[in-house]
Amino acid sequence: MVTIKEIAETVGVSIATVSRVLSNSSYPVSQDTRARILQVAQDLGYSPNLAARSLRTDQSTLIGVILDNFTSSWAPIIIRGLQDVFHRRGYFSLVVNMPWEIHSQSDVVQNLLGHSVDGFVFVETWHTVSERKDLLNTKPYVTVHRLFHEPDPYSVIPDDVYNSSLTIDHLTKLGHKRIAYIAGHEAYFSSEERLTGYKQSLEKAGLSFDESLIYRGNWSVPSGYQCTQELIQKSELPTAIAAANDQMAIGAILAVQEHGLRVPEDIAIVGYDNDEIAQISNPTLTTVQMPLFKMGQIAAENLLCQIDKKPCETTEQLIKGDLFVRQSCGDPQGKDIHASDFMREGNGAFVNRHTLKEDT
Amino acid sequence: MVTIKEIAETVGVSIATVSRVLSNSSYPVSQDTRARILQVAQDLGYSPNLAARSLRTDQSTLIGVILDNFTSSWAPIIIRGLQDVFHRRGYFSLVVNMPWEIHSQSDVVQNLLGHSVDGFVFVETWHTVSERKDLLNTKPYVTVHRLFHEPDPYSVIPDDVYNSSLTIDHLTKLGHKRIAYIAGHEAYFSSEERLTGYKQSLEKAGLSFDESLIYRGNWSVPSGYQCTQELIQKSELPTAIAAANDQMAIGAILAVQEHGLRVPEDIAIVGYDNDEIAQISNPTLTTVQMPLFKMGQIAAENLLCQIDKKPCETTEQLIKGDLFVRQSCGDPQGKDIHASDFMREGNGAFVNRHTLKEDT
DNA sequence: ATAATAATAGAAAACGTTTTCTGTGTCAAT
DNA sequence: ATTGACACAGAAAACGTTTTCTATTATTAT
Repeated sequence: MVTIKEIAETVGVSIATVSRVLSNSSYPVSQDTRARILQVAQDLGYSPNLAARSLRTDQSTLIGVILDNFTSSWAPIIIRGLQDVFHRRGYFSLVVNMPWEIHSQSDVVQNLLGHSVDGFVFVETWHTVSERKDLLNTKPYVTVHRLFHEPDPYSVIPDDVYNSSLTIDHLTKLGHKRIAYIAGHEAYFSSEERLTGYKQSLEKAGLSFDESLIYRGNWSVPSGYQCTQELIQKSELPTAIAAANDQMAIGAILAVQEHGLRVPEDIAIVGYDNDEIAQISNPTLTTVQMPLFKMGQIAAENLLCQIDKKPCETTEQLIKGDLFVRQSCGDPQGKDIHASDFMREGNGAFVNRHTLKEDT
Repeated sequence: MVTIKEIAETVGVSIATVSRVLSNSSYPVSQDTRARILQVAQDLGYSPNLAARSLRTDQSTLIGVILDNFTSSWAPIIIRGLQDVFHRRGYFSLVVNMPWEIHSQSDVVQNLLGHSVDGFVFVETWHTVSERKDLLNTKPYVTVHRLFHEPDPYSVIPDDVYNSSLTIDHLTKLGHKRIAYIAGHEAYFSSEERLTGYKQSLEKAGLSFDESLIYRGNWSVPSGYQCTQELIQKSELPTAIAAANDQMAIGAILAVQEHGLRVPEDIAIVGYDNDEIAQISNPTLTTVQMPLFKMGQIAAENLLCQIDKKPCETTEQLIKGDLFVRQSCGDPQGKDIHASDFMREGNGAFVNRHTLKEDT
């Protein structure tokens, strides 16, 4: 590896001047020598030893990213959003999976601090604010899609209330008056928010809230299936079922179809997340998508803002999502559609994880 | 941050001795002082400044991980496997998404080298061997699940031939004699390997290979759907369809069902990958799973082996997968099963990305 | 003309480690 | 008794930067 010393020798100048040019400090260096140094650095293929720089400046251009579950369908997209900003600004991220079970263990974070990371991002984690503060030891941080109930000033979260009501509004506009709701696990912050969105939409539509139409799943397909089984056993059927995520909505579809009922003709169904399965299920699923990539970007901007000690957003940022209308609620125009219509549109309309568009 | 100097002062000893103890060098230090230093380090909450260590030793305990697509369904699992080993050995990884389009740009790698990473992992990338060597500048590397045709000595890849024939063998054992095959995109190494597995299985079962039963998709659901449409239009129907991945298998199911045919009664279908959808589709999909987590682990072991300059595997390592028998080929015992049976088994049997078991 | 300031650049210190070099004192072997 | 080996420990150099301090020259303001 070529060092500034070598450059200094070839140019015939002190290492101080080379450093001043290459680390583009504000210190005045003559146009002539600046140009010569830049040229030689280029020729020799110089790239700075970041360990040395870090040692001297106590800045590493490294960010610690801590995840609850790397293999969730959201986390990778959020990370892409984060890295989109980080890489553009010359930062790399140390991504560490740190699931619920080991949240108490702080040695990982200790180790990250040893690498003198400049800040932290918590993605979908369960940490409490004080736990984070303890761990981080005054290093700036930001959270994305926090799962816990406790609010956090530096947090970027989906506007679950709004997003949820997007789906319910869609149903009420189609004339549904009796809408069952399969909520997520109550330990999750998002569950309660989405339920609130449901309630608000009902109120907006002048419908009364009926506790007996609320079921509790645990996000999984089987739990959606089981809730729907219970629901069907009861006396009066709803005309629509909204689920707090796509997985449970899929479970609901399977249960409904098993009883010889049709989706959407007999019962309409909406989900939440726009997971890949929403495009593959039969019928395809109307759902709402959180702008995960954008959330990552915003979080990264905020963190870098803190690191640069510039004035920046210090309140939770709620990000709105978009409704994806597919087949599971019927066509708003009353047109009859089939699962295969979707396929016929060709690849363009079909987005999977392999062809993910991120800048939406 | 507390330094070895502070420890040295409190203990009343030179920084050299402290260093020798804390970096557990083989240099002799008396039991007494060793214990005292360890104690004080513990009390003060010492954690080494890794930038300084890196500067001195030219080892960073950092690994560069370069991915083609972070948001694929495999990559995160592979990364978990890698990190499982890395973290245990005190290494962190700088994970960088570097898709096909920017493969020529080497500034990212330059930057990683600036961080003096100790080695590289390429996950699902398209780089040629010489491209990698150029980029890396003698740093050790290993590839996991390479997508390109060119072989690479330090590579951990699924045994696609074997895995593919697992699915075809399953079909032939069930008595199928006319099996159509939807291959993947030919640019991918895996496509040809899986096709080879198909051919080998036919031969094993004494069936002749029929070129007209081979279709080419591009891994997507719609492409599987379209291939199957073509296939159905032709004169004689096959009794089974095997697809080179689950997505295309799902497309096949949709197309078959659209024509009023039943899966598996009229046409059996198998996939490849054991994606999450394989459990959710109706019928659920018989498929084969690559041990991605394990592949990551093996790759990490190999890389650390190279870094430690110990003798290690220098040929491609082929990893075998496992068959997951579900509903889409019918039950081998002739029992009749329904989509909902699967749900009734409860959550235990159902594994999604949220409840992923990694040590399989 | 002179003092004050600005532009420019080198010397050297500093960041926190590891490791070489140099020294002690102890012990066993001659 | 002297040598050699060994266990132990401190001093100091080194890693590649950035930055403070100091010095020289050129420019400007009086």
